[in-house]
Amino acid sequence: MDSPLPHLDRPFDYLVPADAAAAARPGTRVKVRFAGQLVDGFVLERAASSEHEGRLSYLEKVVSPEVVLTPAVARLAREVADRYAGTLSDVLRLAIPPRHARAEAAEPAAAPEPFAIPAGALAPRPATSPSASGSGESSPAVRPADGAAAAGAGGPLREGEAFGAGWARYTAGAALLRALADDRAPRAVWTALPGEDWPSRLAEAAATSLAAGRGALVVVADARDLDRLDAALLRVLGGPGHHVALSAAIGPAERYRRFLAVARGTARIVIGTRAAAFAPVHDLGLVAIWDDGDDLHAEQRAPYPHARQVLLARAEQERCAAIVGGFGRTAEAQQLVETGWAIEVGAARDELRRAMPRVLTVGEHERSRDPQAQAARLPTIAWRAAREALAGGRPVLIQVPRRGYLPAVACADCYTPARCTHCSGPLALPAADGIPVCRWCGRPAAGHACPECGGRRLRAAVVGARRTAEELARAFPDTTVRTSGRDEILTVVPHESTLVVSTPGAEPLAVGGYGAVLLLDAWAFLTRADLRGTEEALRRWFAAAALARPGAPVVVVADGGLAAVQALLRFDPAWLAARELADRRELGFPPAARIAALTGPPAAVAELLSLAELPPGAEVLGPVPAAEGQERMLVRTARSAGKALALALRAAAGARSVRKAADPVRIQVDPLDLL
DNA sequence: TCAATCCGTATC
DNA sequence: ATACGGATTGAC
Repeated sequence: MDSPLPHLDRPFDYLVPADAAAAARPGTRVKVRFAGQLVDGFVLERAASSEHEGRLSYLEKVVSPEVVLTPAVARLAREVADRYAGTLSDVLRLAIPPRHARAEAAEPAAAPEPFAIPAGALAPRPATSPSASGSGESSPAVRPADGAAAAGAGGPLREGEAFGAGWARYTAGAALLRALADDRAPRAVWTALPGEDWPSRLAEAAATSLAAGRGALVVVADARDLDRLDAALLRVLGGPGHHVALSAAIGPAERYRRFLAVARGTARIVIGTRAAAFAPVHDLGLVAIWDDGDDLHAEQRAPYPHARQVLLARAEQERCAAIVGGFGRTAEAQQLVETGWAIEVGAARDELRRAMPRVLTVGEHERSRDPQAQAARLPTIAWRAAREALAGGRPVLIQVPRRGYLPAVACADCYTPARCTHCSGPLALPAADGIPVCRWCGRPAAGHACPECGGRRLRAAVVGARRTAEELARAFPDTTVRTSGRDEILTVVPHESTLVVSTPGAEPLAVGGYGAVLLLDAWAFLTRADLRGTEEALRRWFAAAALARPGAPVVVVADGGLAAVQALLRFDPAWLAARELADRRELGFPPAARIAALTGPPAAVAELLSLAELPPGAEVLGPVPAAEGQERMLVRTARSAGKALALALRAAAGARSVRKAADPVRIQVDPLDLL
């Protein structure tokens, strides 16, 4: 039943009138009378009898005979609600788009021709066939290093390359496809090679699942990635009909139309942004997520589930394959590897050497003596790398942080993050020339002096893409300078002598790869206030560096001793992820521990906590001031107690709602913006 | 002793 | 939300 009230978050029994007996199938939308009101709901189950003591009402009406909530999705939504201390109805609002009657009435699309993989495309089945992971919850079905990896050709892939050849460049890559083809539910954390045409790889994985008679579901972070994946699927599948793309951007009618094609089983492959993780794909064989470190994968509406977690829960429940892929690697993905839940699919070392760009670091203070380089605020090495690439007729990518992107303030001289002397919280500059203020305790820090160098000046804002472009235009007078950012995102730039200034995530592809990539103002990423700063910096650098042609210089303007810079130099995201996960274990942060953030008026948060029967060992931290009149408390438990923590918090929220407590408390489990 | 009111609880 | 029952309170 569709009620957001936590204490009503359970099924209710109704009688089915004879004339609705056929239409009221499990998964259909219905209207029922509840406490006198007409409310919406879904049929979860049909039964011959009821446990309910009192008198049952009849359901009022079957809104539509379409089955929009499959048993698999109902079970998934229940688990997601339980994990995130939310209600089933909140999750179903994310999972099922609003009905659009006209879309239901329209003629359904014809089922496409069956899809088959080109003969001989897959590596032969290994002699010792690994057993299916049907029952073994933690035994990955793919064995690494089956020898096929070395067979792949080096360098970026060309269009029209043989199906599956791209995967052969990875350890266990060919075995992964083979296991998909054999319906053995493999689970992989995939670290893509620089320059990888990842949409084609994921399209091949999905197509392999389809050829094995199973559906597939791939989630990406934004519309641009979705477009690329859509194009790759069209190419690999040889036409439309097998797949649909689901995203909020397509409008309610079209969104529901495509959703119906999935719910009816016409489209067996779904690609989409985060809400698509709940799509009712028939007989799901594969779930995949690309770039799981992107913030956009975290849902913004209660109960704030993360697409990665939704898909992993699905992989367990529906016993299907899973791929967590990216150029970087999150601590969460690393945990999947370290616990043995998934295997690593990464580049063989010599494949990586062939594909990787040449990474150079240069310290921030190392200023150029060349007046033109100085005008562009570029160290000599960076300036020279750009000039040489341009002279060779190749585009150069310059990544700069987004304007206004700077949660933390740093020393203008040595870039040490400025911290509050009282509570060590990060300082902020409310006005351009104002007095810095602590973001945690609110104390002003009038006489701030850097603990490292004694400097008194603070650096607050990064130079935006536009001004960087202007400065570069002066330093390279005869070169075209183009920008790609929030307002105007370029998709692809031609193979010609051009400077491309881009903010993270907006980097255009370059035909043939960039001749050089410069990562400027790297300090701004690394001083980010939350615990994912390092991981995030590397994720963005990898995304940009991956667009360089093999062997091309990638210059990062940052101290070479930093862990993130080290990882970039070695092009080894797994190394950084392992370090990061170890740190989080030490500090008791997710994903090593589980943390719930409770935000609301102080009295409401205190009431919720007093009502909650927290699992043993739970640690309560805070309060920390949040928005106007609000504060935030954190509750930390061991990962194993995470479920108990979420259930306790939901029960407490239920106890509050039943008392009609006015002030709501926001409950977020493992939020991205901790600290 | 009865009615008005408050509070907690269930809502199929 | 809203309706209901049981307990509580206040006036005759």
